[in-house]
Amino acid sequence: MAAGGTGSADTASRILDAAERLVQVRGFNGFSYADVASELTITKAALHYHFASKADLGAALITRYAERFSQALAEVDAATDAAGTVPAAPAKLAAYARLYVEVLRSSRMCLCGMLAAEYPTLPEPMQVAVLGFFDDNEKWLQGVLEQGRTDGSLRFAGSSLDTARVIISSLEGAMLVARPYADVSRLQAAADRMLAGLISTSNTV
Amino acid sequence: MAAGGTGSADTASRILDAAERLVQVRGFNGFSYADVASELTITKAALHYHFASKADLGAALITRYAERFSQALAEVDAATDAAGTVPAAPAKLAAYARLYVEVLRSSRMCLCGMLAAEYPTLPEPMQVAVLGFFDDNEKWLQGVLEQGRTDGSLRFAGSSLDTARVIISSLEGAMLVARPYADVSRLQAAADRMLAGLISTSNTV
DNA sequence: GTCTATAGGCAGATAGAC
DNA sequence: GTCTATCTGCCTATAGAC
Repeated sequence: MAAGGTGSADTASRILDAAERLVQVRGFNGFSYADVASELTITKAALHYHFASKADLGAALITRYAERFSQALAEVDAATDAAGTVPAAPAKLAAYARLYVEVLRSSRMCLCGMLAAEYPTLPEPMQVAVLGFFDDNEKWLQGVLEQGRTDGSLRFAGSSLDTARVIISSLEGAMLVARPYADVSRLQAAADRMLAGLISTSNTV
Repeated sequence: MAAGGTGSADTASRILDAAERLVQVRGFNGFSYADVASELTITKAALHYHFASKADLGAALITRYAERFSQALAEVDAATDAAGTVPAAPAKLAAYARLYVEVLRSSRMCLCGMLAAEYPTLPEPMQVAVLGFFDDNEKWLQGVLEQGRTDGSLRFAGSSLDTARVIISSLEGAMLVARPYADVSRLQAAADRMLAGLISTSNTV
């Protein structure tokens, strides 16, 4: 658990990296400890030393993913504000959509989008963590939407909560369907339309 | 394979019913022959008589689902036209969205939405069939969109193809995210917004 | 921390009786 | 068509040596 300092990433992190990729590509029910072990050229027993059960590994996966996503959103806030981008809200939404596009570019599904599909089969701690991820996204988007509505850069009907949910689900859905076609442009097109529908200047067709 | 005529649905159909539900709830990698067998109180061996391999069962599942969906769309066309609904296109889109809502009401994911998540792990014949399902939906929606654009009842930017894809992916995504929350209204809200954004009268915010 | 070895169970699938 | 019995292989997980 402690930082090794030997130069190479510690084993726990490398396990999480490999498992994360496997879950995003094949799903939680579509990979095994043996898959991770063979990828890292260690044994299954070593894996169990770091993560006693698959449920533990899965929960750790979501925790790390959610933390990183949260950091990415904080960086979007910081970068947009530092650049003095005016208006800020549309730029933030565009950056948000870019996060999804980047994930799909590596032929992966969003980790929590994948786990949402498998939700009824997941151990309860994982279920809780998945909902937490979506709740965090929703909250951040709500803030951006309120900001944009206030400064007039965004225009949308209904509540910022409902709008935030539509943004999340339309991006998750576009990833879900685009991936089998190995066609990132399908997601890109959906993201562009979503943004166009929210930005004030292009709101009137 | 032939119709029994004994009064009860034939075994193959009952197997497909149970397996379909299991895939929609738990995913193709989240259920086993044993699950289906115990649900129908028959043995795994009997299952293998009707569907030699799990891949065969999976392919049959998609074929039947796609056929039924296709029939449902034909019925939407027929019912809307028979009712003399004017304009027809918005009514057809609303009926299309209703199909998704009804699936989620039974706590299920769209069969092909679920399989899209598991896509890389599926046997190739199943992969082909999943894409076929989405292609069919796309084609039908494109027709409705063209109809609506022609008679002025629908208004949308860009191609009917891109718009059809956005409709599919936003509904699939809304299902995906709404199900873990056990909240059909999340899908309903997404569907309502999607429709509102396409219908001419409400297009100007 | 990583290994070998193994437990105990369930997966998909087959053989052959009825 | 459905059964019992069984095969083979993989799964998650643990015990104990190094």
